[in-house]
Amino acid sequence: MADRVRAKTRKDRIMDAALRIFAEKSFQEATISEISKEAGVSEATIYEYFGTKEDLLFAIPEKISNDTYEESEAVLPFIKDVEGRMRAIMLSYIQLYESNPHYSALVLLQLMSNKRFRQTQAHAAIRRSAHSLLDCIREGIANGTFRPDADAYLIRSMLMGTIEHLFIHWHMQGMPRREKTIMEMLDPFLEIVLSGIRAKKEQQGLTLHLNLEDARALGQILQNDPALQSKAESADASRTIKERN
Amino acid sequence: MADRVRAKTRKDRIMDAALRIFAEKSFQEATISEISKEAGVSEATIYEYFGTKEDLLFAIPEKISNDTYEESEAVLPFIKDVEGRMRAIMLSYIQLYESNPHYSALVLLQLMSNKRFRQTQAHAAIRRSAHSLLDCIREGIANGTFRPDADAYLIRSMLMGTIEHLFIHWHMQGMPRREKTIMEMLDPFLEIVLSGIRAKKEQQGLTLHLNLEDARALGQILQNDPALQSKAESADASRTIKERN
Amino acid sequence: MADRVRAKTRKDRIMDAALRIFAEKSFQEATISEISKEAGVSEATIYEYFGTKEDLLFAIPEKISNDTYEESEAVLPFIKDVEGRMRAIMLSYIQLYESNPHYSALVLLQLMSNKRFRQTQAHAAIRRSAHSLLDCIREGIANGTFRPDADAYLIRSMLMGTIEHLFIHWHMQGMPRREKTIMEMLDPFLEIVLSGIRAKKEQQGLTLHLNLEDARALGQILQNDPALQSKAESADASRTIKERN
Amino acid sequence: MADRVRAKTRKDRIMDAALRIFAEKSFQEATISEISKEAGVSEATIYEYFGTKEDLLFAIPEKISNDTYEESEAVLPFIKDVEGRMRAIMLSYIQLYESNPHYSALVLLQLMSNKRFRQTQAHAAIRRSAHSLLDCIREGIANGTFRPDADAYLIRSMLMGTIEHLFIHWHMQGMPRREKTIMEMLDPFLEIVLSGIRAKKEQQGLTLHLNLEDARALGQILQNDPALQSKAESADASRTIKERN
DNA sequence: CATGAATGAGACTTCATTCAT
DNA sequence: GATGAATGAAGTCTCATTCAT
Repeated sequence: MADRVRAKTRKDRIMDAALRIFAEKSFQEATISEISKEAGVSEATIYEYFGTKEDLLFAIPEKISNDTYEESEAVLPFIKDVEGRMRAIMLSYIQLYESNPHYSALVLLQLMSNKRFRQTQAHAAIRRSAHSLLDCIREGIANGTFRPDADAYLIRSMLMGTIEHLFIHWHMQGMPRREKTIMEMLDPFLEIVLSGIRAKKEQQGLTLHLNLEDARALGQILQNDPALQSKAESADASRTIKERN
Repeated sequence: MADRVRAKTRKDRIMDAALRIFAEKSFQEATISEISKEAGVSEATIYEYFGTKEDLLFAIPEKISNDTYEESEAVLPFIKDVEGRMRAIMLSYIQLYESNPHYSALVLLQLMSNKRFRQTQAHAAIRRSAHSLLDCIREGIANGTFRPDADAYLIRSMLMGTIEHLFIHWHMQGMPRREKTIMEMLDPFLEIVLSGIRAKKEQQGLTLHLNLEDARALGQILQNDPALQSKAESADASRTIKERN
Repeated sequence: MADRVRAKTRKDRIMDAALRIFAEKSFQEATISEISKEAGVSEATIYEYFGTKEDLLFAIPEKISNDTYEESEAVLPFIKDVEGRMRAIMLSYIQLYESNPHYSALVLLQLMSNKRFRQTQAHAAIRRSAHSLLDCIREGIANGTFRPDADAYLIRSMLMGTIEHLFIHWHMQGMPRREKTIMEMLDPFLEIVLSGIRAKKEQQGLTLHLNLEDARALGQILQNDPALQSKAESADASRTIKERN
Repeated sequence: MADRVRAKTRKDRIMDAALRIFAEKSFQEATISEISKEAGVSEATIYEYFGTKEDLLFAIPEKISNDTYEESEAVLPFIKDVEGRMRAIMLSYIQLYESNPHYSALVLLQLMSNKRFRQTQAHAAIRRSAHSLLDCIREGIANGTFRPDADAYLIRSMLMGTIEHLFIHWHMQGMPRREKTIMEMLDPFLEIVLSGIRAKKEQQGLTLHLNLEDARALGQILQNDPALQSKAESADASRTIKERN
């Protein structure tokens, strides 16, 4: 048992060191020698655990995605409304990246554009998660949450591309501390996207689009109709607002 | 002069070959030997023109961005409305990437995450272009086109991140022919984003979001106001009344 | 005792595995790891029994030659006639190689040309056996069985070299099943060699090889000289009269 | 031209050094570093000329066999009698090995038992030469020079195996100076083999195989039969005897 | 200007061997 | 006695880069 633990420790030490160095210098510029020093083992020991430098590279997201994606996906079935599910996916995605900057740097800056990584189990997990998102969007379109002419693929690209871009920029600028974390941007961001694709209408209320004069008129009306007001108050497209409290 | 021409030809042949090979295999996996063969020159000749393999890498976007970004930015001052200017920037961006897939592969998959590239003139040009976009958005916020609480940085990230993501995916899947080109996605995409950030008002009217009972009530009102009706017909997307308050 | 037995079993399993693998891949290309797997023991265990990979290599013929050569040499003193003794040596030699192809592959293809092996006890046994053969031949020359001008060393080289060559070829061709086994070639082979070196005489008649004048002379002699007759009886194959002079 | 010559020199220097070191230490124990020092070039230069350490190994016999075998085989068609042709083949074989001991050590002690070498052009040349020998023997059997029951394959194995054995032993003993060179052993050796397989009889001079009474009878016949005489005159079993003068 | 030829520097990887348990 | 785990030591090979012509 002690042995097992020590072995695990060793393997983990190697992967930790590798993650740090790969993320900081890039896979190609990192050397096994450097990693072995950082991990406090000999180079040969690294090859005891990983057949190849590339195997070591891929083992890192393999492990992390196993630990993470699966777990986060377990929650999804319990969230019934589509937007909530989408938000949950985005949230776990951001959480993962934010809590492990080395990992997100590695994945976003290096692995995403590595063809061999795309044939990896780890990437399959990422794809699975991306697919969930697509499914949510499609479901939303199908059940009338979203406009029928919405392009699910485009929307998913907006969701993921924006987050990825935010992380990439953050990394490329040396991960500065910002007024707003990316996590804090999630709801404003989602609000923009979702409000742009929601079906306007009866099912979930009526969506109107009026000019100023109309608005003024409407203002008066609402003013005078208390019944309407209270409803409007609780009406809430973006459950995100609620969650913020 | 003939010499100059020949020299230019040679240099260009080298850069063309390098672009192709860097894009297909990645900078690190490409070799000078391979590029020299592809370009039809000797390896030593490459070093006549470029001091270093990396110099050659950076010379490619340097040249292309000089040819492109500047030119596209020349038009901007003549477009007065902010959204139009934003659209123009996005458009030239997509045009560049779509018309030169090797270049977009190189920039998006490799250079974007290269720290040294970020200190390059070429990257400065890209940044300049990204800054124009940010400026447009800020101007839009300032002049009331966009909501005052809009996060310009987030919006720019949405605009660029989404497009980048679309291109990256397209590349990673081997650039398949799709029903919709990315260019064709631009307007639907912009519509979602812009409608999500526009200030509420006459031009694009007021958007309400209510539940059924509210809608019924509203229906009555509208019923009686013919002026309102026609406006409502052209109405569009997705802002809750609440949020506007 | 049980321990001893188990130990012996283990050691033998290792040597068996090593023999197989050394023979199939060559000493240098075989790895201790592979042998340990084949033998069903750990690598470290191999070092319990053999100090070195090379020690393991040399231990194999050591053991086999101890078991074999000695035994086969035990019979020799009981065979009085030289040719029979030679045949017995060749026979046991072929028998050993044929019954243990891995061993013959190892010895012939690898050990024979290994300088350090030549300082081994195992090689000493082989040399002893080769020496017996040389002794037989010399004895044959001394006792008139073979021609006095025969070159014992050359003859031994013929005997061993031919057999070795046959085995080497057989191995290099993947040990195909042949119409004639090497064992079945032994007698035809010996017949050629022996008939080439026997002192001339009766058993297989007189073989003469003469030019014209010699032939004529011979005619006369034979006709008239009964004394010659007895000589001719022991005569053998294939020597020109000229050469004899 | 000067360039070419220098290049050739360099390549040859590498091959010479490699031959020496491979022969002395064995392929596996030799290192590229050592060869590069011996050749006076850098390690990288070796890889300019040879893709692989093994390529370098195989290039050596490739070159030598191209220079040699072909040339020696050119003579064969001009030698009409079978035994003469066989002798010529053996002779060139011994000559090659004797004049280039490093080469014979390499081929006999290492390459002969190297499976990959057997798929080489160089080995094809060796096989071709071995095949010539087999063809000669078969022709000799077919045309009555040799006994019809002779086993051509066995005989070739005797011829080659013996010579190889002599060379191997010579090498393994450190190439001592001997009273007789292997070349000097050729004719005695051939005489034993050939006399053992020649068809017994008139056609090629007179080889007789008789028992006593027959011999006596023969005397009478020869004496009296002039017709036989002329045949005998042109006869010449072993042209080797003639060549010796 | 162009290049053939050469190489320094180092990376990855392999394996026989050791040792604590 | 047996072994899992660790590693020292080396070797092959690759490539960007230089330089003389």
